[in-house]
Amino acid sequence: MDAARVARLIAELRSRGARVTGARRALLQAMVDADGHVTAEDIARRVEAAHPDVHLSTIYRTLDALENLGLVDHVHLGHGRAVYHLSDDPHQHLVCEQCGAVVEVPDATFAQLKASLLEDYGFAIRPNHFAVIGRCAACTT
Amino acid sequence: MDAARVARLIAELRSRGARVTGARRALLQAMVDADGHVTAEDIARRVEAAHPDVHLSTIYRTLDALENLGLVDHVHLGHGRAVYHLSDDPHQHLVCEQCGAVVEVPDATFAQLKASLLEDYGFAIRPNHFAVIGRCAACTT
DNA sequence: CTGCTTGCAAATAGTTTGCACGTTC
DNA sequence: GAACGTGCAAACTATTTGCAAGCAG
Repeated sequence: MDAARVARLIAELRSRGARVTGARRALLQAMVDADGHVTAEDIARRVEAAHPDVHLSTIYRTLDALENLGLVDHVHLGHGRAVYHLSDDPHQHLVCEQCGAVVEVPDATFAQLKASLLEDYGFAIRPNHFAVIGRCAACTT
Repeated sequence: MDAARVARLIAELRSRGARVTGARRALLQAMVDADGHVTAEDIARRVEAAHPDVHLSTIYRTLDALENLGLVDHVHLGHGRAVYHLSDDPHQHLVCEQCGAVVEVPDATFAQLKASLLEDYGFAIRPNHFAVIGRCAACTT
């Protein structure tokens, strides 16, 4: 489903001069299907279904390429793991340090923080590029 | 300098039933001297000066122990690197994705965000346990 | 055909762990 | 002297890279 979104991403790739390969199609399809934050390994697992011979390193390299083109963003959730998502769906991540749950919240929630950091420190935070650590509702005893 | 702060930390250690060793004294002294965020390796380098035979794994284990006692916090700055700081000086970290500079800002800046996340999502963010990624003033072209 | 992409294997970076020995309380 | 801490080496996890072969444009 949502073949149109995949097609749009592919078209974007091509128009930027990047090559459209089976692996890249499969990866973008996988990300659209996942519709949210996924680790490189999650993606690899999904891609493998349709394209069994795509190597993990290709996933990383492709994600890197897509990120340079601005199609993908990645976020470090702490303890080494990073998650990736398509950049046309901006949101922030709240990570529960207890149960590991990840909650997505709209970018707007951070608008005020963004404004005050810019004003007070000249620091321009990059939306959806960092995770906020804490305790989710279920784990707040 | 600030031997008092070190002494207080040592006393805290002892009163919690943890053992006070040369390595731990040296590590706490190093963190007080550093006065801010430091990586495990930064600490190791400082500790080595006074105590050449302290192993890196001891640094990690000690930091872990101190963290469980609530004396130390650590923050992931992305790309695998974590920084540690004494928890009696709460602050947040802004990391410039361009030049790698780390800016420390007072916790209070995040008070409003904290309140709204708690209200809207029941999510209790943990102060000074995550880094905010963006561009610092110097790198904002 | 030209060079971006990929598969594979091996290398890295940061951190963790098993085990035997040493030290603190 | 019992439990906790430490040194060392080896394991681990996530990610990156060199190289030769493959495929897109």
